[in-house]
Amino acid sequence: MDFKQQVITALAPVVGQAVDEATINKLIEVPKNSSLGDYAFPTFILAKTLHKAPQQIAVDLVAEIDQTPFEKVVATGPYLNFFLNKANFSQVTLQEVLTQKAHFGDQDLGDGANVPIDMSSPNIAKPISMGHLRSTVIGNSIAKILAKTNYKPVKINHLGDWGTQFGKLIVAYKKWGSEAEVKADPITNLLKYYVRFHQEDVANPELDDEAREWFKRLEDGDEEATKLWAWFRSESLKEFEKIYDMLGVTFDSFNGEAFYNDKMADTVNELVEKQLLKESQGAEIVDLSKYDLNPALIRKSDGATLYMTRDLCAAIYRKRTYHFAKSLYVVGNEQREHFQQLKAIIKEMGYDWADDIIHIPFGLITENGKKLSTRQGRVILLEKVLNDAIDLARQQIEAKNPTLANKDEVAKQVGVGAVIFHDLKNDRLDNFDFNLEEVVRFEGETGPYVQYTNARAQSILRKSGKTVDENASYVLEDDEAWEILKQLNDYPNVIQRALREYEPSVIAKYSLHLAKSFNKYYAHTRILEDDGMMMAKLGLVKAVSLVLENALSLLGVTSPEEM
RNA sequence: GUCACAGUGGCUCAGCUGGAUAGAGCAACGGUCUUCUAAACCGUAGGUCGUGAGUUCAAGUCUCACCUGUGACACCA
Repeated sequence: MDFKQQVITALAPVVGQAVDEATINKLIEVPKNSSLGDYAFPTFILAKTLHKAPQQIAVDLVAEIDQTPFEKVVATGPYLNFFLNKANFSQVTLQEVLTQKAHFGDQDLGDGANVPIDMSSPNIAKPISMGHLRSTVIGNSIAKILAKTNYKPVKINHLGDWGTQFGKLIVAYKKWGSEAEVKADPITNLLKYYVRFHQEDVANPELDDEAREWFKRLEDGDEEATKLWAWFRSESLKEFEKIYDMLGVTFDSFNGEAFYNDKMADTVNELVEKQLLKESQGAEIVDLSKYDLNPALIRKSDGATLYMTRDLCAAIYRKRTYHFAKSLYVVGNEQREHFQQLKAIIKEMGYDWADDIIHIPFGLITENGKKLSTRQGRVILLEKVLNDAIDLARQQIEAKNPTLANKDEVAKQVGVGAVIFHDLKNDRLDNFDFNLEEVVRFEGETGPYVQYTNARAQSILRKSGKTVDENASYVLEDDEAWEILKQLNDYPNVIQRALREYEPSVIAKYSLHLAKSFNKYYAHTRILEDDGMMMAKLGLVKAVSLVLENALSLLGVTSPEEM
């Protein structure tokens, strides 16, 4: 429920001549310190029209305002501080959460519209790295946030399954590889061939010519080349699936680069028809100088198409297939200009949906300050990180809760949860230097901290032996419960903001704050004690658990009931 | 060189549309488990918010300049 409206309604009659309701709404703020109330109204802007000092205005307004809906309204300096009626707020909020359960916070902002999300997109024959983790978990979380606000996300894994690297890979495989090796451990060995190719072609540049030749054969539909390509692709996908399983991520489409091969000509033709294609230095480009952008390369001087051509083709295909409201691309920040160009070309083509193309960039992961590079074999393998995290979680369980049932399953939930949460808790655009100890930390501001908080809440509910019934009396008025109640009530706003900014970290931070408030309450208040308020307290515990689980689920993190 | 993004306590980061004494977590030090899971809680210490101007009643937040770091700058994706 929106308690801010109470404040607006109270203020409107007394300041109505000077400012309208919309302005009041904008000016009202939430004080940083809760001793200053729940909402505050600064009086500065009234000073000019009323010709009085802000402090005096605050004092005068307090005298005039109808205080009945509130616990109290006081003037503190130039501010009017509103304290809400805790009993009412508590009752209304808890009842709402307990009634709506996992649907608390659901909102219809999308009207069921499709929103394709380009995410994850690993390259065939290369391992999934920490860099792909970012795109995968950010995209997955945004998809869940979209679904909660009644959009229909379409998760597209735009696989890197085409390109000159396949020429290199075929050459390397034929020279140094074996079928048995690839079958045994596809990614490791394919990567090994690829890295070796890049080592050897420094001294033997003719390798590059061979690679080009093989890629040409692949493009021309040569049987041997196609067979190898399809085999590399399917073996790689099997490996990818193992990791996606661990992360709990699924996709609606695996249409990658190769999927657009036979659709590219239409896109290029359309550019020609619309007279957007120009020749420059032997290549064909779209001039974007009026957007202050570099020209976009559509066709190389040898006639081959490029990344941009393919993305343009895919953008148009997605519009025709999904009739999307927005089309999202969860891709690293270093490709910012690429997407600016993409939008500009679509605009030039006369499509009114150009601005619905939205690049959701994220920061770089480095190791010891250096950019990771597959070519040089400098990668952080996601599978290894996940397994390390799970092992560590398993050790923690042995140390702290050795009698726990299904330890392996919980270790997986906690370990993987830690890795996902670590990636989502900070602003997307922040770069971070990879540090295993930091990623798999279980204390402080981490995923396991939130999971643990929920497990404690669950434990209390189990031990109470009572069913929390949504129609009981849920009046709690102490300060520590109050902090929790305000946060519970704020959850729908938090989801809105996360959606508006395409920012899962908003949810992650919220879950940390809520967990912290609850742990504080837990430490100081005996819940399973019949002091006449036990049902109300259990209602609070249940509500916290529901919202923590929901918030974690929006991040793609699971919530073990015990840990 | 041009453009973009960033610069907050030892480290990692919050700070939404400018608003009341700048908040957490790690690390350090000191407390709290015979009672609901101590993966927790409480306390102490630690900051000229890169630098300098400007706009405003009010600037970590907006504008400009400079410094530092990172990234992008057509035939890779």
